[in-house]
Amino acid sequence: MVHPGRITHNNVGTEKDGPIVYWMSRDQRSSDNWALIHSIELANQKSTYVLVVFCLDLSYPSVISRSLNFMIEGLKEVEKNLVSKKIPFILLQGDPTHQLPPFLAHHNASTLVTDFDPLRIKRQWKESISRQVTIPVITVDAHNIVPCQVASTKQEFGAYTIRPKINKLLADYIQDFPEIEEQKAPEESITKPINWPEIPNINNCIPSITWIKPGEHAANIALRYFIEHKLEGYATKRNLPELEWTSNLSPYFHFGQIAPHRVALEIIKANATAVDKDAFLEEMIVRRELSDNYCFYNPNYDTVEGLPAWAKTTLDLHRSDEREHLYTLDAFEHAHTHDKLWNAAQKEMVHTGKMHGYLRMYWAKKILEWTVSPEEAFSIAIFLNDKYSLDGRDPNGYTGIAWAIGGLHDRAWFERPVYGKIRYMNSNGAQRKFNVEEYISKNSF
DNA sequence: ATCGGCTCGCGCAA
DNA sequence: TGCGCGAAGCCGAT
Repeated sequence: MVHPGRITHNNVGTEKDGPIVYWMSRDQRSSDNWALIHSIELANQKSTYVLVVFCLDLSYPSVISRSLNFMIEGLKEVEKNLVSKKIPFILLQGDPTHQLPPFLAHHNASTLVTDFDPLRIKRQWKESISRQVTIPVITVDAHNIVPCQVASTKQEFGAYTIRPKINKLLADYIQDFPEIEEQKAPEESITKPINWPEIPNINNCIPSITWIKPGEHAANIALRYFIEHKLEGYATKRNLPELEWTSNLSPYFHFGQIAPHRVALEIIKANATAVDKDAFLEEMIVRRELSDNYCFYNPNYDTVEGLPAWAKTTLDLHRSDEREHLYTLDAFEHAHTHDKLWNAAQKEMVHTGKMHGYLRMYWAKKILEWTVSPEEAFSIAIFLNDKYSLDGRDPNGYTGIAWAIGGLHDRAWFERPVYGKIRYMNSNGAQRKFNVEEYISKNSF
């Protein structure tokens, strides 16, 4: 049974006689999905069936072909897997707030179930739809192991304040997933295969990506590969960007093609030292869930406005400091700065759709250093990350940028020009920590 | 190579 | 009210 703590009732509604509709949004997978599992539970209770719907909005902010292809290829697999379980899967196209209410009415839907997402647009969609319908609307947190609103009821100050709260509840929530059994949807509800839209290649200057395959199956292969080859030694080697000793699971997490919950279960079972497992689980659970906490409880998660007071004050005091270098968005985007390491990080992102964690910090902090204002730095960093990273438009990205540029979840440090008391980083630090030359040559596209 | 200082504020102990 | 310590560092002294 799905833990009741995962479930939030968005409105008081009256059930109708039709199917339970699961509006799949953030968690785009057929297995290990608490929102789908709960939908099936509800359907069984009411002797009806589950209908899964995905709403594809091609006008979604900063949609690009790179991310869209990754998502749609994953959804094609979801379609195949759901249909094999006799669960109908339907694709709607357009703004969900316009598409879903008539769809629910047409099917005489009993209840609308959806997955949890802390981002603004998703919450606006859900609120608008809840206002338009009279049936119950239910949110299931299928993305976090300890549900966001259970882990904490407020914005947390740092990893150290949320960590004990999550750890205390982890044992309650980290249960095994049930297998999904074949369902008994009426024959006519299993419609003909979806005619997936061709994605217009509007950004054909963006290199396509071949090193990572989309979808649930590929995600599980990537997980197996990580456990077998890179978990041992992860605690130290993850910090050496030239080794590429990372899990590469982030795009799958972003599109919900694998559940962090599943990954945690497999890592715990894996044969590796506690130090390595703990290092990975700390990142995947505590820091990832801290990102959801920030975006959920701070409506200004993607601007300077959301930053802690001390950080805004110190950035303000240094507004008119002289900048040694100033670059436009165009110069950043084309990796035309004086700094080879920065350019390499930018090229890594443009050409591969990812950037190593250490360099994400360095990259964002230098944008702060080389732009006229923290506001501009924030918007450039978010724009580039959302455009090029396969895991862009994710709470992790917004929170990471707020950490680097705005001291979020961090402490004040020695005061210096432009940064004020925001933690400073420079390439000397990188030189001390890893093989900078090798990283640069690996990313000299 | 290693250590302490830099600096702010939360959360807990007292 | 005091105190320990924190999402990833830097720098200079030893």
